[in-house]
Amino acid sequence: MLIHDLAKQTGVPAKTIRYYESIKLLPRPERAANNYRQYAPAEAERLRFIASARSLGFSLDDVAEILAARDKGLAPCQRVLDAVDRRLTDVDRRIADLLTLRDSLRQLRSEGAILPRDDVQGEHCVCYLLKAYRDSGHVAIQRGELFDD
Amino acid sequence: MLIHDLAKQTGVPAKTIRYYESIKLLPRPERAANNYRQYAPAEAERLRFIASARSLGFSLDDVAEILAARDKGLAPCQRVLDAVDRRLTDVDRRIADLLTLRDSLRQLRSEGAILPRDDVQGEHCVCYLLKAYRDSGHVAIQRGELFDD
DNA sequence: CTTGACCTTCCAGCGACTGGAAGGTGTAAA
DNA sequence: TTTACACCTTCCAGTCGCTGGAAGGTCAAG
Repeated sequence: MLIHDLAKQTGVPAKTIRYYESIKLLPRPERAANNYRQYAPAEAERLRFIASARSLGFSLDDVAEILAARDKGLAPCQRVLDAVDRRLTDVDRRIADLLTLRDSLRQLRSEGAILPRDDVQGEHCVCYLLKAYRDSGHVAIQRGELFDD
Repeated sequence: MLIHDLAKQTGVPAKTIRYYESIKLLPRPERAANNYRQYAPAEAERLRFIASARSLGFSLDDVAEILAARDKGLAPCQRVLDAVDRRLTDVDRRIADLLTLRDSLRQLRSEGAILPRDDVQGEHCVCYLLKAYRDSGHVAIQRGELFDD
């Protein structure tokens, strides 16, 4: 099985498969005489595991840790469950943040919609609302807490 | 006003202020005899505008475009309103994605909680549930749509 | 013989910072 | 006076998870 076939089977781009190999998430596969990578069907399983963990939002570091444990013959189940719990806490917080953010944006839009469009320097401009938004007592958002994930 | 004072006033780290200057979001300030940056109070306003836009999730490119318009004397209000609308659409989708994700994670946890912790190779392991999660008919998540913002 | 679709490696770039090195400056206390 | 400390400066590298592209090799079909 060539890399493109594995890509088709798993939905993971060939480029990404090579990348996973480069960071040692995937073992180096056999090579054919022409230096092409040759995959056994078993490789697809590991890759699918990675892909599903990624689609649940786990970092490659999380995945690496879990796979490393499994490669050593240890059962990573408790680790996985812990990671799931951490991830859930994280997702809950992100949802709450985004809901707050949505409220702010909606308010900004409704207030801005009734204001003139060409008042560059005046106070009746959505730009100044944007400025006001910050000055008002909204919940401060920690750097990075909103924009990762 | 030195860079650290401006940082304290606005809540934006000094390092980030220098970075904004380097990408021309902020103009190069006056320098004192010792080459230290000297800021006028008016600079704080621009920086606060940037910070509030960032906290609403706008990209620095968005901010740059809006500020460039304002610097040219054009009223950026319509631009801002359009950006707010785009952002709202985006946030709505992210919220929906995260809610779906939360459901998946919760189901995974509840199914995993009743399974043995040390069954490395067996089928009754949360790892295999993770594998199964992907195989089951869950909604495919586009690359990048979940993890930016 | 050429086209086109694969494959290989390696390097650069994305966004928005952040950390750290290496060095200069300013003030206050021991 | 020295020394400590807290600032300031510039520049380079790293973060995360890919992704694009260059430059070149391989293989089958027309």
